[in-house]
Parts: sequence; structure tokens; C-alpha cells
Amino acid sequence: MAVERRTLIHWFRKGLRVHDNPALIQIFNKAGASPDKFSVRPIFVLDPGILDWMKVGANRWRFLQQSLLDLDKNLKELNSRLYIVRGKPVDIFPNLFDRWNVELLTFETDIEPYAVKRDKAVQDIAAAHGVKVDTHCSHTIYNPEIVIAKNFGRAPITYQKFLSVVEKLKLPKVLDKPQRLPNGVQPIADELEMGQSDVYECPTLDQLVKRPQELGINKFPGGEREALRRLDTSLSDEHWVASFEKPNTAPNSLEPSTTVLSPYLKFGCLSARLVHQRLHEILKRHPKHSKPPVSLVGQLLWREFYYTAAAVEPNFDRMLGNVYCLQIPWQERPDHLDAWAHGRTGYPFIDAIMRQLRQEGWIHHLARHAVACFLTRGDLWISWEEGQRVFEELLLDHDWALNAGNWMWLSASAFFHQYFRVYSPVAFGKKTDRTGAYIRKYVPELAKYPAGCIYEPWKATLADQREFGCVLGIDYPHRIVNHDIVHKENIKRMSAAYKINREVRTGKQEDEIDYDSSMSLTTRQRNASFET
DNA sequence: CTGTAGTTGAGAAT
DNA sequence: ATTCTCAACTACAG
Repeated sequence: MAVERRTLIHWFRKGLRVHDNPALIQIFNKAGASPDKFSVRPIFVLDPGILDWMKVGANRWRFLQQSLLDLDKNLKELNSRLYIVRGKPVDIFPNLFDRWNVELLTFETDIEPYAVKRDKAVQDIAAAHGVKVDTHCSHTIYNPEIVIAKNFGRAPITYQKFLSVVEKLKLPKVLDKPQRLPNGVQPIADELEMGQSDVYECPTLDQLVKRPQELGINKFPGGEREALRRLDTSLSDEHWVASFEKPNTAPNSLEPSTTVLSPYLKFGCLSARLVHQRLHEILKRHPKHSKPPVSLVGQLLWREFYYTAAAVEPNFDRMLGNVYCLQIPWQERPDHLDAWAHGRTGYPFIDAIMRQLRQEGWIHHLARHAVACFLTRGDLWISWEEGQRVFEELLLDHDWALNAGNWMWLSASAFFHQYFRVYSPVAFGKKTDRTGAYIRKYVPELAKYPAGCIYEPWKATLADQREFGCVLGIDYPHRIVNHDIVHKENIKRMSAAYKINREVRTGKQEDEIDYDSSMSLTTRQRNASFET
């Protein structure tokens, strides 16, 4: 009787692709070289418990479900398949290691604090079971650890500094997909006996989506296939690629003015390293091309910038105890927060963006700027953490490091400090959509308002409102704040908060600091408890 | 210490 | 389309 094969596991988490996947290639190569000795098992661990508590909206679950289905298909073309293992990683791995006779586990590293903790626990379990573990950094172009080491142990906190560090680093080699396995899928004895051949199937949509009524249109389907198709389409116009400058793209065009590769990069359906290589090839042919931070390469490097900063701060998604983050006395306004989150602020441009987000799961980067500024330092004076939570639920491309980093940026809590530059919820959108077509699409109750007042419906007389079929206070809300007034007050509040933070940082005596002009007592006390 | 730059402000003046 | 003013931030280079 033949000796039972030993199993090599690749654990997919992010990185839901077969191209440029070093941890996957490792086990394929090892098994391909000795097919009689090894079985390959690519797994994805699905914890049914997280469906109840994780802040993931229906559109995001659908994207994941489609990505898993596509990954299974791509693995089948390589004579393998995807095994979905249901349970918590710390519960299922001891079992798998024993039953599958596992020799090696590989996975892609992840800097998110919960992932770091989870991976450490699994590595300990593997060690206890005599299973070797190999990890690879392939979610980002540069390894955050190396960038930090080259910057003398600290993450760069300006983009220019970050650029100067990574420009000296070697680029990783981009890998093709693995060779087909010679033997195909190997059943394991105990599964055949137990008749459980279907327990590892991909989840169906209704297994993941608990509230299907929240599903919007499926404008950006998940999966590696779609990601690579979208990449090809985006790069097909080389002049567009070479001259791309983010600030010159419209936040409110009816079709995206940018690539929308972000959801695919987030899940790793698309390799950032591959995108970078493809861009580089194109730019070589176009000597006069745009450059970071505004170019397409620059966009990839922003992602790297935030990943690097987040990698060394477990509190990156919070104000308190976060080394990068300014302490600002935000206020709680659940009614305003709810109006913002559901597109009912009474500012048509803001509401259109928030409704597009809820329906489609993606909005332009500058649209994110407009609504983030509005929620925080611009108008509502609500904590960026609240906005972060809403984006986490709704954005297909939600990525822990990028979301937190950008919220800190927009709220002038970190990385960006020119808090007196405030986006106008009226003027900003007009620059790229004078007629308000975008508002008409996403806030249809205002569709009959003329261009002259669609950004400011409160300027229409009651008679006009009736004529346009949308009366404020009945068919569409009154604006919840007056931007012209509150944004000036908020600049003063920011100025006071910066002053306090400066004094705390430079070690001014506690009793000399005039907290009351800026910071509430509760915020001060919470800060104090963190500093000790 | 000083000067300057900083992915993407608004509004007015030229 | 570019340039200035508004009021004034931080990080970094020199």
C-alpha cells in the first residue's frame, strides 16, 4: 500500500488570485516536483460568526462571494480547487493539521492588527503540530517593515519622504500564475468515508448576504478575471495613462473618471505589483508623463504610504492612543450622523455622493474628500471614526489602513494640516458638473430643479419648489447646517485644537493650557488616561 | 533658526 | 487659465 501523501496548504485571506502569488506558487512548485508525495490544498477560512458582528454591507459580501467563486474556477484550471473551511482559524487548524497530514502552510502576510494576532496564534498551533509555516509579503509592492527600517525605524509621515525612501528600494519580481498540477485534486481518505465531499464548497450569495434588500446594482463584480479585464481596459489608452493626474479627474461624472481597480487591489484579486509593472512598461514609452503623487503610480504609492504608517500603529483606526493622530474634541450628533450616512443632509452634492456609495459601493476619491470634510472639520464636527465606520460597511474597496489614513487626512488629524482649506458642499461639485446631472441621477427628487439652484435648493421660492415637484421639508430635507456659518466656526475650533496639541507636545505646563476653549473635559480625561 | 512645500479650497482679480 | 488673498497648519531641508 502506498504511503499517504502529505498535504501542503496555502491559506487565502486577502490575495484572492492565482497570478503573482508567491505563497501559492511555493506549494504548487513543491507538489509539482514530487506529485506522489504531496497534495495541494488551497483554503479560505470562513468564520460564520463574523457575519453577525463584522461591519460589512451586502455589496461587500457579494464582492467577496464572487471573488471566491472566481478563485475556485481559476484554481480548477490549474488542476486544483478552492476549499472553503468553515469555522474560526484557531479552531479549524488543529483539526486540519492532523486529519490532512499537513507538512507545510503558506500565506501572505497582513499588517492589520487582528490579522497579526490571528496569524501569530495559527503559527503557534502549527509549531505545536510540527507544521512548517512560510509567509510572503505580496499585498503591497514594498514590505512596510523594510521601508520603516530604511527610514531609521519610523514610518515616513510625509509622502515626499516616503517617496525618497522607496525610490532606493529594489522592486519585487512579479510572478506568473503557477504551473498546472500533474495529478489534480486528491481526495483525502476520511472525507470519502464520511461522504462529505461538498463541505468545502464556495458559499452561495444567500449564505453571506443576510439583508438582500440592501444589495445595489452589481456594477463592479468581484474576482481576479474581472480585475485583469478591468486592468487591461484601464491601460488600453496609453496617453490617458501617461497623462493621468488625479486632481484633474471629476468626482461627479456619471461613469467613473478613474480606474476603479481599488476593490480588486483591496481583496488582492489584482496584484499591486503587477499594476506597477504594467504602468512602468507604458511610461517607458512616454517620456513626458505625470508623476507621483498625482499620477497612477502615485496612487499605488499612496496605498503603500498608508500601509507603512498603519503597520506600526495598532490604534491607527482610532484617535485615542494613536501616535499620528491629533486629539480633537469632536461632538456626538447621532441625528446629523444619520442624515449624512443616508444622504439626507439637505446638501444635494453631499447627498448624491452618499447615495451613490450606498447603492454602488464605490465613489470617486475627491467625492470621498467632499463628504469626509463635510462630516468632520468642515461642517458637522463629528469624529472621523464615525465616518470610517460607515465607509467600512459600504465601500467595496474598504481597506483598514487606507480608510483610517484617509479619514485622518481629510479631518486634518494627521498627514494633512491645512485645515483652513475647506471644501464647499455647493461650489466644489459645480467645477466639474455645472448642470447637476450627477445630482439628478442620485437624488432624483431634485431632478426638475434647474442648474441655477440644484446645488442650493433652499434658494428656490416655495412656489418654484412646488413647480419643480420637490418641496423642502417634505420631499427633500432642509439643510441640516448652514455651511457658510459653521465652516468658519469650525476653522476656529481646529485652530484651538491645534494649539492645545502643540502645547501638550512641547510640554507646556498642564495648568497653563486653556483646555476649555477647545477641548471638553471628558476628552481631556480620556487623553490623560492614555498618556500614562 | 528661517524658508518653503504640501496629491486635489474658495473666491476674487487679472 | 493663472495668480493672489484669505490665515496660517506641520514637516523638513538648509
